[in-house]
Amino acid sequence: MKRRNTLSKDAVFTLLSSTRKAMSHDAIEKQLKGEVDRATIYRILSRFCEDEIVHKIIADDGKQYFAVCQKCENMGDEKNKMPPDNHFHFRCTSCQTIECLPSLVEYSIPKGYNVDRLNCVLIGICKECQ
Amino acid sequence: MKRRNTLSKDAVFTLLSSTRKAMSHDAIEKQLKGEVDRATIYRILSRFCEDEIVHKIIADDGKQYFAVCQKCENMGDEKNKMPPDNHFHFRCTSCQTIECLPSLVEYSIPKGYNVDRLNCVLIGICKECQ
DNA sequence: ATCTTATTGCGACTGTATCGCAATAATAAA
DNA sequence: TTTATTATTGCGATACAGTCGCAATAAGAT
Repeated sequence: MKRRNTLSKDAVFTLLSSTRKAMSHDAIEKQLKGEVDRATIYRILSRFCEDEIVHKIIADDGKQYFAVCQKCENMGDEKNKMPPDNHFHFRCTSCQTIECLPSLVEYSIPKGYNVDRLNCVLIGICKECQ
Repeated sequence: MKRRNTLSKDAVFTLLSSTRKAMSHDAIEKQLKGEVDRATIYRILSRFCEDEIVHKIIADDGKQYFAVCQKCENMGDEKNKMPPDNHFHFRCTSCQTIECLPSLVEYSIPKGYNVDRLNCVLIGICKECQ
């Protein structure tokens, strides 16, 4: 399954790259002015996730948000049992944005449990909206 | 808006109390054998959340899960700026359950941000499913 | 230039959750 | 105990996020 380069794909990636924030599907669609089909955007985003170019956050509104995370060189680490995308995300209830925070999620877990991945969101008001 | 005691309300609460796990709406409905209407269950759960009797977790599948958390005496603490429900949750991808973990979420956050609440889920395989 | 097949656009569809409204029933008042 | 008030329920309709099937399109290989 080799990937092909398309205008739509470029448009989505450029848009996501232009911000530190994670964007929801409908935000992306709006920004793209309806030039790309709904379903297509979903599929492009899925492929990006498969290829680990972007990562997906599920916010406390139950919606998916997508981000090109700059700091994700520290992605997954099998050896140290570090799941990928292991940092906090912050959702601002005022400006409706989600961003990746620098701080890593640290946790202790009862014996016998195995953590594959995590989805941690802090919710509140961001710096700009205070 | 005074609350009234009803059979449906009792049934939902008893069910939720009978387990340490968080239950999804459809799991609750199934357990209740369709004796309580879908919409009613949602409304009962909303009221429980309002009254802070149960808390709601949004899992990484985007669905709402509800739990009567035993350890939630350490709920919110305005003074110490501790948001409510500040512990990790664990979702087992094998047995499809969510449970509250004892470990509290600790985080550091850039200056200027204010955290009101949080939604932190670890995903993996639980003790029983290894 | 032609072929292969990944990608797109459209519509239909699924599933979670919410809402309006009339009927019901839990509590308060008489 | 009876009546009045209104929280709660059940039903259907609705909203919305996300997915899927399929034929048409177009990127990249031959």
